[in-house]
Amino acid sequence: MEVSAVFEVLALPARQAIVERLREGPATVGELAGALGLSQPLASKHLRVLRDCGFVSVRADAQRRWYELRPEPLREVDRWLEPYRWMWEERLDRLGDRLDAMARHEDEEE
Amino acid sequence: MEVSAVFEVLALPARQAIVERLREGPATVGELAGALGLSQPLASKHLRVLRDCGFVSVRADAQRRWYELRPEPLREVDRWLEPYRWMWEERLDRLGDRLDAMARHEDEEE
DNA sequence: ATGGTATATAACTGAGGGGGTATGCAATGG
DNA sequence: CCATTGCATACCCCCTCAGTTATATACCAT
Repeated sequence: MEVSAVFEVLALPARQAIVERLREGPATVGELAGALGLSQPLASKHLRVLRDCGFVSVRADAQRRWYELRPEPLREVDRWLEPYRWMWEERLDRLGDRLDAMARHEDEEE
Repeated sequence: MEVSAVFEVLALPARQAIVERLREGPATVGELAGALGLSQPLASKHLRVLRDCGFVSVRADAQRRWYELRPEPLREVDRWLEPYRWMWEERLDRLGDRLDAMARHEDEEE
């Protein structure tokens, strides 16, 4: 799974909200739609995208569909982030490398 | 800065590639366009978006514009990810909380 | 059977944005 | 000065995709 696809999924606030809501535990389509102010078809469509990207798994219970968050896509983001962490994490080694970077950061943004 | 805006920026492979390229150090528009196979106007447009989101800062040097990667937006992603890390990080505490989650994960995806 | 509930999907529409081409503009080097 | 380089922006087209409405399907209750 391409990490840019993961970013694309999270780029929409609605889908991001679904992911955040599912952190509390599994939920049905109706619950998600109600909690987030989405129409039922729209919630289903977003969940379809999330499902295709591995963000959620589904479990059938009568007519209900219980959606549950899965770790893998977010873990991919975490891995993708790894080579950038030196930029903000304080570490005693590599300190020298950061000094000139800090010097360049003296002029702030617009 | 909204984190979904950060995700939206990274959703495009071209912009993600620019970010990855800038990890090696500052670069000019022409260098980025050449290295990534983008037209110059397109590179400028993407860099404009990256700039508006705080991903990069610019430094003028004659006609050249040196773009440099800034940590803040990626750091925001890192922070956003924090409450999800328990899902894949192995920790001796909280182990009990994860057992039922593992049990639910026994049925695999499609 | 029948009506109601829960969800998925199809068809449609509108807007946003990526990408191209053309142009403007500043700074440089003869 | 004048041509060139480096970059930004304006304008345009087109395609994708979010969101709506309507419908199909499956399951439950009585």
